Amino acid sequence: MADTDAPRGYARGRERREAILKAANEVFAARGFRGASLATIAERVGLSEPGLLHHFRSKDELLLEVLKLREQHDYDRVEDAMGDTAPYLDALLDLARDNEANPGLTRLFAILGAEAVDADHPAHEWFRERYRTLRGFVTEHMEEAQERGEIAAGLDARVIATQVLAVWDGLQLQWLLDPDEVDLATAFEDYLAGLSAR
Amino acid sequence: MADTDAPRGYARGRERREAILKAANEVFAARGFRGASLATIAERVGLSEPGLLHHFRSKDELLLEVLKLREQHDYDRVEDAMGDTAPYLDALLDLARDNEANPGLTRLFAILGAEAVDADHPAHEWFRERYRTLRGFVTEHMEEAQERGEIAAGLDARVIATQVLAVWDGLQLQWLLDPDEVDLATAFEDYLAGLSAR
DNA sequence: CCTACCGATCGGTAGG
DNA sequence: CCTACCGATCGGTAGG
Repeated sequence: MADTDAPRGYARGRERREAILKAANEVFAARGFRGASLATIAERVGLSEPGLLHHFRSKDELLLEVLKLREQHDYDRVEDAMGDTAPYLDALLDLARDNEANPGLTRLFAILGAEAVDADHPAHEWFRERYRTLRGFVTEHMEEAQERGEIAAGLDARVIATQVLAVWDGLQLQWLLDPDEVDLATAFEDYLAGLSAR
Repeated sequence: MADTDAPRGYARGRERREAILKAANEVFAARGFRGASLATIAERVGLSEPGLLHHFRSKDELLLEVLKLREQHDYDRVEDAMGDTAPYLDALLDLARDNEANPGLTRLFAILGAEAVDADHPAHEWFRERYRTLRGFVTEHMEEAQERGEIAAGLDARVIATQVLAVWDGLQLQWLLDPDEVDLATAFEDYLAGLSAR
């Protein structure tokens, strides 16, 4: 008879992977990739470094897995918040409120994205591709929002998309540095209001 | 008689300090504070690590001196570009064009600012204070711009100031990651045009 | 401003 | 031939 507390088959390994990804997420979000050590992450999940490296072959691979996981998470939430009929700008605002309630998620992309500006950074290509995809994604939604009259039709959708992502990142930086002085959701709402008022 | 190639008095030390600050600027801009090593900086100016630490007592001190120097540089340029009569929005656009021609300067603040989101980072307080000062500074100029009719009077100057800084940082991030896809000055100009068109 | 080092920690790998 | 690790240690480098 198997011990009921011990997961059978590969379940144990899957749980370990999830625990490592969670810990790595937190440490990368706090200290960046270069400031984070595998030892710190391993310690948090009660493993040795070699134990951790059994599940992820290198620090680079661990980073990319964390990014992939969080990105999917964000996409899912935007899809949820949008539905078929809800205005896109409202969905974005919902996401901003969500981020305000969950700083850890915000910090991960804010810190790693800036670090990845360096062409030698292991996530450099990943972030470049991410922004290309995001600009395309938001551009499409802006075109639809224009067709529905949510925002003025005279504006270039791609210009707006680039701008929306910039305001998004820039506000998060100011908010992360000084949460008492900057209200993320309200500031983002002010920007979106400007888009529809034009 | 002194060797004509060797600066007399304290001149040599001043030159060394300047060379170190320049090298530190470049290395911090490329790799962040935590990713940069004193050894790399020392090597660039032909010094040993202890030699470097004769001029700056610690890595932390070196970082703060670099930041102070670059910040003053930026302020001076804004003042120059503004004069008494030139519109403030035009001065900002000039600065954006300047940054586009000089990525190193832009990278320094983009990478270090995000890294400094961590409360344990040696420049955390410095960056928080920097953004408080900048928000106040830009707010004042926006109020003046409203009085002159450059931008619509109905907008809250502080909200606009926060937004301008956000777009500024966010666009620089996208541009640094992918300079072929994002035109910094043009994208910023588009945003400013939206402000005056309202 | 040097050589010569320190306590510690880095990412990653060995055999078992 | 698989998984999930272990204690010990590799060669180098960190800030000081």
